[in-house]
Amino acid sequence: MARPRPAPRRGRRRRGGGVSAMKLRFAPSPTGLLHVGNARVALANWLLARKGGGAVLLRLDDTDTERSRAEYAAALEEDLRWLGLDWDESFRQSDRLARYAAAAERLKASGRLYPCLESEEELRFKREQRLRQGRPPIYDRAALKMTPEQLERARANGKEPYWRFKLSGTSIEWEDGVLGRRAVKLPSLSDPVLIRADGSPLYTFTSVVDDLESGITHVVRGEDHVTNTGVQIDLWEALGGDPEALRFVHLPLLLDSDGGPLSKRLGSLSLRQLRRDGIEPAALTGYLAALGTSHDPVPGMPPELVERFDLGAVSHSPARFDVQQMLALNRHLLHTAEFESVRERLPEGADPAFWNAVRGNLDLLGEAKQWWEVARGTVVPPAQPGEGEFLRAALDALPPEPWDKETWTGWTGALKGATGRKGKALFLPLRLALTGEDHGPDLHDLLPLIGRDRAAQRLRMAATG
RNA sequence: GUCCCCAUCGUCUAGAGGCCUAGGACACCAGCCUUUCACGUUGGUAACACGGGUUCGAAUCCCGUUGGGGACGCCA
Repeated sequence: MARPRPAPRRGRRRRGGGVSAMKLRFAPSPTGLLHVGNARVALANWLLARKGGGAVLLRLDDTDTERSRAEYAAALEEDLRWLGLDWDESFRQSDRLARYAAAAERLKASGRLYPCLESEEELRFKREQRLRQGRPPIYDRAALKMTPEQLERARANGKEPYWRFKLSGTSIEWEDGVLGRRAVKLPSLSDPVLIRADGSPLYTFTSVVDDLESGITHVVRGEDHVTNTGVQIDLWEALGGDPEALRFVHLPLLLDSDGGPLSKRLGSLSLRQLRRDGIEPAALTGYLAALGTSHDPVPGMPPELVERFDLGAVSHSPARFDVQQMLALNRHLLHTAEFESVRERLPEGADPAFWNAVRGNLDLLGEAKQWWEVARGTVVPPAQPGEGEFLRAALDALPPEPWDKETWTGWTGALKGATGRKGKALFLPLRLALTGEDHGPDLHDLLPLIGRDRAAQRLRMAATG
């Protein structure tokens, strides 16, 4: 049943004679916040486009009038920018209704778009009936047998039809950029509804019209769209599109960390939430670009990831989005981050000395604030029963300023000689009194930042607490 | 229910019949460094889902089972 298709050509020629440039699109629907799943698709589109020297189109698929919201559209763009993605062109589908209507007329003229009157309840009943019989729940094309008289009568009664696309009945094959040779048998699918009774177009239709009219060369999306691809290629050809002009790339879906569908975790994995949690965008993009591939993840903003990105390295099986792994990347990123790259997000007054002292102890950049309090603010040390005498001795042994990296060594060395303490017994009470924490940055670096006044005050407080 | 896809360490994966006593990265554990924790560094533990074939030889090929994911919308 496979229909003959010429072998793919290397590049398409356009008027002017040059090889046509790549053009990719990211087409989210503004019905919710962007999450790691569609962020990955957006990133893959962007990376591929930039790698091929092509253009990126941001298309808002807002034909679902029930659920689409302007606030989400704005949030989407903001989140994409946070990720470091940009685009060369953008439009929303609700602005192109006339184009879809024109395309629909062409389809009607060629007999590929036919009116239907069955109600949603009727369709649901038929679907369930077929399911009970163990047959695929596809539409029976009953409306194709409707006479013009029946349609007229319905219209006279105020009932408008909705419109289905008549699938060609072949098997559609394509060479997928990730999955390889794939095929969809059209006879096992329902003729898709393209136009609602109120005249509004549906996704399957608008997407193909737009891909065609905006000159898209590569469609990169999640594997949940493979069946759609069969339908869309059929539609593409019915609208006069050259099937060789469009390449499809389907990325295996992301699973949650337990291996279940990502959908139930979408709230906590929205870009909004991750940003609020203090994740560095470069950790997320670096993770997303490597997840499900044979490449080791390296933190980086999109431009830094372009060269390395390679569809050939993408696996065919679904991958788990592991927050712990993303966090590990975030940590490594922070540990080697230069002061200048984080400067404006650090507490007012923070300098390179402070940053270099604490960065190795951060999981999230926001934690720097806590160490800034330790260095320059107020710390209430916890009570250390039985350590009063030792802490008083420490206070008395505190050397005069100026302090530097060696101050800690000199001070604790003197204390060691005076008290006979060493190791943990020597250091832990001091760390606790000075920072309020039992772990943290090297005190060689931290102590000079705290300074004698604060150190003395904390030791005094800890000794009496 | 029907159809499609997938299956190697905890996680992401290398592996395209002998180069595999299965390699790497992250995580984890340990040693070292540091007179403390962390940082850093070095090393280690850890996997071919199961059952049948094919073959001199299978993680690799075939079939089945199991498990997971997806599709089957007047959603996208």
